[in-house]
Order: sequence, then structure tokens, then C-alpha cells
Amino acid sequence: MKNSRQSRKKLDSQVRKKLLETAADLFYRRGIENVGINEVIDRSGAARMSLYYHFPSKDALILAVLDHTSEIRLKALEEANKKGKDKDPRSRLLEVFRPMKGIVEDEGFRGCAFINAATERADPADPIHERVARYKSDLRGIFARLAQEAGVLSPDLLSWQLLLLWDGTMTEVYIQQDPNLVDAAILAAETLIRSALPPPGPA
Amino acid sequence: MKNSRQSRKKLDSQVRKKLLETAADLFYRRGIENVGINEVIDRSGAARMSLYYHFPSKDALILAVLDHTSEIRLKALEEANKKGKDKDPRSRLLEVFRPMKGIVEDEGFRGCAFINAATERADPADPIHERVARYKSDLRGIFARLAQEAGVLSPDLLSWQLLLLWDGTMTEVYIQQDPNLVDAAILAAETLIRSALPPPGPA
DNA sequence: TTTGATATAGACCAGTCTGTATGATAATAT
DNA sequence: ATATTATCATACAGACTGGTCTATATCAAA
Repeated sequence: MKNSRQSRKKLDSQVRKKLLETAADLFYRRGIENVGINEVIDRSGAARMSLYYHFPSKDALILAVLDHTSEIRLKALEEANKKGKDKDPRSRLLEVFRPMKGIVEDEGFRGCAFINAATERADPADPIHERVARYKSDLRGIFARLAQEAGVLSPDLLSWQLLLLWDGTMTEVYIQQDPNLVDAAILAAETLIRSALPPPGPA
Repeated sequence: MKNSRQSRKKLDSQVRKKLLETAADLFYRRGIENVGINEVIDRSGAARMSLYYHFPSKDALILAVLDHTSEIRLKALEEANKKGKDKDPRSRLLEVFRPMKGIVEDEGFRGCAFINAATERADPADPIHERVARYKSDLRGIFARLAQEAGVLSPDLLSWQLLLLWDGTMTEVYIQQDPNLVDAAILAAETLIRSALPPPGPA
């Protein structure tokens, strides 16, 4: 049991946490490949060897950052959905794109961190890709669950379509530097959703 | 007139052309920042100074590659549209996503070269971003024109929505390594288009 | 014939990058 | 008390980067 106690402690380290958060911020804002570990340690205040104590390589740090970010993001989305638990499933599904508004309006928004990571690493065999693919699959899973609860006929198809729209919006808002594109996306999502819902029975 | 003859010649150079095409291929396949000029000159067979003779810097080469690619891509799309000139405008609009099938099925497909370029350069003030934004705007313009010709009520809104869907599909096909996602995208596009068209008058 | 444009070859520079080596020093657990 | 774990400081290695410099070779135009 000694081993598990050790690693528990190691993972709880404040220095490790600081490194992780600093790296996450820098990687997102400036691009993974444009940030050297020197900058990470300088900004985090940690020593070079502390970084390599906690993470065997820069790649390991990147993966840790992705895992960390994935957990936060998905949890936040789940929370946002639970908030409207009182509403009926149809409304909840129709509002699934609403959180995006706040995300893209954030100063320093630079698209989806996961898409960006996958793009910077060209090789699809890179472990980073697997993380990105999984994150996107999880995101789609949320869409699919909402769709199913709302009674959508083919929740799988719709969830993929919503994911495509989601990704495109995150990307294009960044490219055009125009958060208002989200409004078009929300309307599109509503159109897709309404087309996927069975027509309301004659009351 | 001497000057124009000179630059005409310079632009027509075979070496320059080879450099441009080699760089375009390498940049797309492996990522702009992951390809050094050494590799470009090695693969193209050109000399180091020939590269710097035609392009003052790597950044200039990148911009030239983007311009070159943009011209080819947009022209190809226009051509594809013109081919179905005999069909009615509605059909042409509904088939606007069809060329994507072939694009993503290409071996070595790695998403949209322009999105990738913008992602690798984090700074929105980078000249590269302007090229990417313009390309995407031009692409949207094609969608908008088709939508208008088909009698869509709000061609601008629809064209943006189609662009978002387009971008998301290019990206997600790459992430999931699954060209079949295009089918979901095509269905989504059709749904969006049909919702944007005025209902067919009672014949 | 002289000039200028295009192209090649390769040495070279200054700087960046990740990662390692070494050693000292706290803090903590046994 | 002592052994382990965590942290820091710093120097260094080795590879790679974009870009410059110099010298040379064609070849067409003036």
C-alpha cells in the first residue's frame, strides 16, 4: 500500500497542480508547440527538475493537461445540463448549444483546445489524438443522451450532426473572430433538432 | 516594362513552382511548424538560396502556399458546381456538400489545410489568419450564391450555417478518422437547406 | 561583351528546443 | 534518527531551427 500512498501524495502536490494549470493556460493561448518547457517552469515558478519529476516528458505533460481539461469541461457541461433539470427534455435538448455563447465570448478564446492539439500533432497515431477523439466522443455522448431523453427518433445521427456543428462553430468563431456566429449555430441546431423530433401528436 | 517581364519570369520559374508544391504537400501532411526549410529544399531538389531567392522568409513561403492552395480549391469547387449547371438551382444547392465525400476519402486527408494553418499560428494578428479568414469567406460566398439562386429566404444565414457544418465535418472526420461522418453532414445540410427554402407552392 | 537574373553548393551563425546530470536542501514518514 | 520524497538551482549536451554569406555557373538580353 505504500506505493499507492506515495502516488496519491505525488498527485496532490501543489507544484504539480501549478505546473498543470500553467501549462494548460499557455498551451491553449499560444499553441502547444509554440510553448517550451522553459516558459512553463518560469511562469509556474517551479524548478525545471520539478517538472521532470512529475512528468517524464513534455508529451506526458501535454497528455496530463488534456486529461485534466477534459474532465473539467465535460463536468461543466453536465452541470449546465443538470441545472435545467426541471425543464422538459425537449427544451433541454433545444438549449444544448447555449453554453457555447459564454465560451466563445471569453476574452482570449482561441477555438477548441482539443481540436487545436490534434491539429498541431499531424500524426494520427500520436497518443494525443486518442485523447482528443475520446473527448469528442464523450461530448457527442452528452448530446446523444439528451436527444434520446427528448424522444428523438435517431439520437445517434443527430448527436453526430450536433457535434459537427459544434466543432465548426468553435473553429469558425476563432477564424472570423466573431462570436456572433454562435447565433447562427444555435438556430441551425434548433432546426436540426426539430427535424429529428417526431411531430407533436394532435392534442 | 523590363520590370514586369522580370517578375513574370520569376513567377513562372520551374524551381519556384516545385518549391511551392513541395511545401504545400509537406505543410499539409505534417503541419507547417513541423516542417523545416531544410526538408522543403531537400525534397524539392532546389538549393537553399533558391528558396530564399523566391521567398524572403519561411513565412512568405507559407503565405504563398496558402494563396496558391486557395486559388486551386475555390476554382475546383466552382467547377464542380458548374458541372451541374443543367440541373435546377434547388438540386445544385442540395448537392453542395457532395464534393466533400471525395475530399475526405483521399488517403492522407488531414482536415482543412487552412484551419490547420490558423491553429498552428496562435496569434490572430498573424498575416496567415487573414488568408484563412478570407478563404473561408470566399467559400461561404459560394454557398450564399447557390442559396440565393435557389430562392432561399435568408441566404446569408444559411451560408454561414453550411460553412460551420463544413468546417466541423472536415475537422471531425480527421479526429475520428472516419470518412462516413460526411454522410451525417450531408443529411444535416439537406435539412438546413429544406428548412430555409420557401415551401413549394400548391401546384 | 557586359550585365543581370536565375540557380547551385555548402559552410556558418546565433538561437531554441527537450532532456540530463549533479548536487544541495527542505519536508515528511517510519 | 533516519530514510524517503519532494523541491530547487544550474550547468550542460545534442539536435535542430531559420537565415546569412560567399563563391560559382548558366544563359539570355542589351
